[in-house]
Amino acid sequence: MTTFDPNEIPSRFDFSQAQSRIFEMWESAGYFHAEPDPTRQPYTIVIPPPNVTGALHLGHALNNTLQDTLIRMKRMQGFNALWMPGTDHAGIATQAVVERRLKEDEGKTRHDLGREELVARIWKWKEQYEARIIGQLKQLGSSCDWERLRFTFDDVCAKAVRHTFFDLFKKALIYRGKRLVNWDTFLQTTVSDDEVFSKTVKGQFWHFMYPVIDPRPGEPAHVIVATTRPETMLGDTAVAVHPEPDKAFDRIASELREKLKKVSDSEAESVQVQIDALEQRRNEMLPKLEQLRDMAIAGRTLMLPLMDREIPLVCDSWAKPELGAGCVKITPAHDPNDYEVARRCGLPMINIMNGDGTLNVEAGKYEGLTMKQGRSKVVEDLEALGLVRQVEDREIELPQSDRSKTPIEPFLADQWFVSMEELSQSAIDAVEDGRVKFTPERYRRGYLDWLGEKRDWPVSRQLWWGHQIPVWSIACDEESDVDKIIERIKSLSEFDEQNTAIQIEPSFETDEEKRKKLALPCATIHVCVQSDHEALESQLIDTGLVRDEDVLDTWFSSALWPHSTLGWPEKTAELDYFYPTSTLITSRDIISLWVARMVLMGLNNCGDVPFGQVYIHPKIQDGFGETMSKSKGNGIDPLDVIDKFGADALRFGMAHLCTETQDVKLPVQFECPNCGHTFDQTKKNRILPKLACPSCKQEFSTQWAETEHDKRLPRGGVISERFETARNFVNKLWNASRFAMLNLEGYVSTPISREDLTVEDRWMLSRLATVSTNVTNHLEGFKYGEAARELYDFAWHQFCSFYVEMLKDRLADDGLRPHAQRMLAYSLDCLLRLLHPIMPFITEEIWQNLGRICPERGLAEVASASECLIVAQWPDFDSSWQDTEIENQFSLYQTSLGEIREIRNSQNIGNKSKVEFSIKCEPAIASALEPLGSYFSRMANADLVAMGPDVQAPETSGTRTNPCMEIYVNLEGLIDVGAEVERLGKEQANLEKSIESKKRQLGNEKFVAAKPELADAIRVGLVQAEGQLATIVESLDRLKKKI
RNA sequence: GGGCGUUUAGCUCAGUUGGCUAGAGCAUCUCGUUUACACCGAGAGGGUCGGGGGUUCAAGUCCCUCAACGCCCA
Repeated sequence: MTTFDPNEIPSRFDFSQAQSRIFEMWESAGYFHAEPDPTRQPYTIVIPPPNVTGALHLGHALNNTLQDTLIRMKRMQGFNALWMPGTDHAGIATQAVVERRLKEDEGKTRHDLGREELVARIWKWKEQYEARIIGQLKQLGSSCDWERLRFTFDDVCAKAVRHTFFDLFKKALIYRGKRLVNWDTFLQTTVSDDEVFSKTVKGQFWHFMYPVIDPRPGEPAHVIVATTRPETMLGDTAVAVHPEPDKAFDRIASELREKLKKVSDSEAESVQVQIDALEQRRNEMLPKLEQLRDMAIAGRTLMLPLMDREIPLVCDSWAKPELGAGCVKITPAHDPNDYEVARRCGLPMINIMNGDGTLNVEAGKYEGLTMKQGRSKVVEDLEALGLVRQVEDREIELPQSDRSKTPIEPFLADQWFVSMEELSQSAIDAVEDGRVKFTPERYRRGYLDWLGEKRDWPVSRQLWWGHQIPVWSIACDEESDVDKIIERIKSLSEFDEQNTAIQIEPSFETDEEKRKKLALPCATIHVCVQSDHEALESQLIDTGLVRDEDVLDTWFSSALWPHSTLGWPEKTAELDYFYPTSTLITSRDIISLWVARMVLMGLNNCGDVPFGQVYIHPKIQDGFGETMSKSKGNGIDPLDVIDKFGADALRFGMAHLCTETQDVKLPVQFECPNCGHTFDQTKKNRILPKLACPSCKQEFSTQWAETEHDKRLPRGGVISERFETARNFVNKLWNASRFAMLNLEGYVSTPISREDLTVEDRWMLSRLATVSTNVTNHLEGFKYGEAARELYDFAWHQFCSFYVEMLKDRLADDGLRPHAQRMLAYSLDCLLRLLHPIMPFITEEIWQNLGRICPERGLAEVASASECLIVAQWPDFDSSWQDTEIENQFSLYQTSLGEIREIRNSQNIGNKSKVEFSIKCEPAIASALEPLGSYFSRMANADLVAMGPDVQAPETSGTRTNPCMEIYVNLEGLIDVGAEVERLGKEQANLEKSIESKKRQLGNEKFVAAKPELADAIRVGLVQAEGQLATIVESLDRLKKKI
């Protein structure tokens, strides 16, 4: 574009063509890139790496808008700003998606493909989605340093993971043990507690009888146990009874009585019923339970039916006297609570399940059946033996895997754990002593509570997609083998103390005899090898060691993100300069999973916290308060919003809704692709494959379309009208700038001295100074919503509606024009800079255009404007520009203008009819209004004919009063008396109400004594209000005479 | 069951340490095409601030309690 003609600027901002062009310009100029530079202060943000599992949703759009806004402001403030981008390999989620697709498209499982091939396929998936995600981020305008793009599974991150694992292993903060895990039988892997959700399903509660071996006289022949999972009885190793059933009953009874005191009458009845039932139960069952307890102490055993295994009767408080039969079967390897009982009572743990969810050899004749088949067979066989006493229908909480949506089986497995005692404490300290601060502060608590539990972190995942655990192991049958094997390892030619660590894991089975019977090893030797020692790895393999097949939990690599991305463990210049980073911006659901772990890993690896500030932003929900998701059909694709409204509107909308709340509701609409009509999404229509537009009646398809017919229909988008406001704002800004450029012909830059400024100029500069201070503070305090609101109000209702309007008169006057042009260019320049972090594209586009017409801008000093807005200086006004006197003076004008307009409207006076008005006020007010008097003409088509203390009301007038003045619009020949009487009547009532309340306050001695200065202000207000009232009454009298 | 949060105009939300006649955007109604913008301009109507109690001269704001909803953890 060599010539630039403002007349060719379209009246709408064509964002679709501008966005990519501008982004490319920024990127190729290198503005996103940051290099360590000791002469400048760094400001660093690391992106919460999006999963490569799928495309970005609106939550990501919010998250990244906030990061970009902050980093752009910091860049403009002169910081050496680095926003580190990247993506997360999301082990289980990504592998699950690819496996599911493999099954659907080719009918194959991962075992058909093999590890290498599956991983290769996932890499392909990753490439595809990573590209898509990065494309989305760029369309959003994200000013990340794209040259530094990282991936949690790339070589740099892999090295960091390996170093961390080695370090923790060496410090014995990583260990292997058998633990009960959440087993996903479909994916055949452990899933963490966080990946399990529970679902209520209909099930049964079976009551079984286990025969007592050699009962003494008077003792029962059977013990009754109840279960919802009959097949687990094959793995039972005990039956437990409460050690003190009487006390347990007492405790529950007293709890219920306490509750009865507190609850409302409606609930009291049901509580009383519970108390009665408990009492009755106590009477019936206590003797039996005490007898069983005594039997347990005496060492009585039971015969486990079907397996013919002798199992003990034990005492443990997990048995609840108030529930079921009062006894509970103990299956340590398949139930978390039973597992704890077994640990307390030293019971054996029998695992009856294979990884694929079928029963194993421990299940005897049931081996090979699935758990479900096992259940029916077990029930059938027990019925045949007459050992089923009762079956109840019952609602059951069934844990489900979030990844495969199949039921979870608790399962005893070998797992690597990170010991959390020390690490947690370090992360707790960092927050408690303020090295890491949360905004909003309330999120501190959840973080501290979670870390305070210090639960060891299971990090093994039975997956193929992820960082494989760098441990080679070998089992030793005999005690004597252990030393021999360790000797052999240490004598390997590649062995070196620095880069090798050894742990010895004793057998889980402590009973020597039993251990031998089950052919379990006496101990297992684990060797962890530091990275870049492949030769040693092969020697270990040659020595008979085998590498652990499992990979690490994804969060293990994400926990290193703030330092691994900067090159750790290498001592890079980047790490030295940019670490610790400044701010982390994320959402609350990963505070424990991710934020806490980054803090403790950062402290462990780098000796310093990873960031000083954590900002937790709201979550976006649909109009019904439900979380958005593709599976519900209420998810909005940010690209749909960008296509329809533009990236700036999306960003402004996001910033605008970002308040201190936890959740934000965003009602969702469908957009008809045939006619563009939008209509609300409902819980009913959001799950349909096709919809008929209520406006044009034509059909369109949705994300659920499956049949050929439906798929042929045009696809309707899912959007939210909430972005319209932001889009309109973009347009307003565009047109204000367009107006400016249409009127800047002949612009000459010269410094402007303070003496030359008019009242409205000084008002605008005062506003600019105030707004820029406020916006800076808002953004630095993560108050995005307030920043957006303040900018919106300023740009629209102050800059456009007043300043630009007033400049029109001056621009039309040849004498005043050059000064007005300079002020227009300068104030627009500042506004653009303030808006840039939130709306980067449109502001940059205007900046570029403005630069063509007025390349040099300024106030006292004129200088060439920065080539690109992205690197322009952030507005930093001297506080001397903030002028309350001028702002008060200006608001006198705004108030009186509003009142004149109101009279015009209420009197139905057309725009074209000029009116005359006068103002009765003190001389000081008059002289304040004087310089702005001429603008009433342009802004309200009203001429000020008289002003001062002696002004008299015209014979027929519209009257308005405010504390500073009385305004009379001459309505000779125009008046609608009825309307004016009605309006004044209302005003009179308001004033009377206000006067009454002020009098009441002033009549209150305590108040006047407590707050004298406030009372004074009210006294002044009272006098003013009384004056206003008198004027209104007078006007009313005059008008009533006319009727 | 524990924790966190929400409840203010038809809808979505602001409302700082208690001091207003409770605000904004959208929607509604009236008027309007004065050469930046109808994705616009001027104006209007609309709220006993979820219910109940308390503290205070004064409560949307502080305390207690009840209710509904949402999220997290068990």
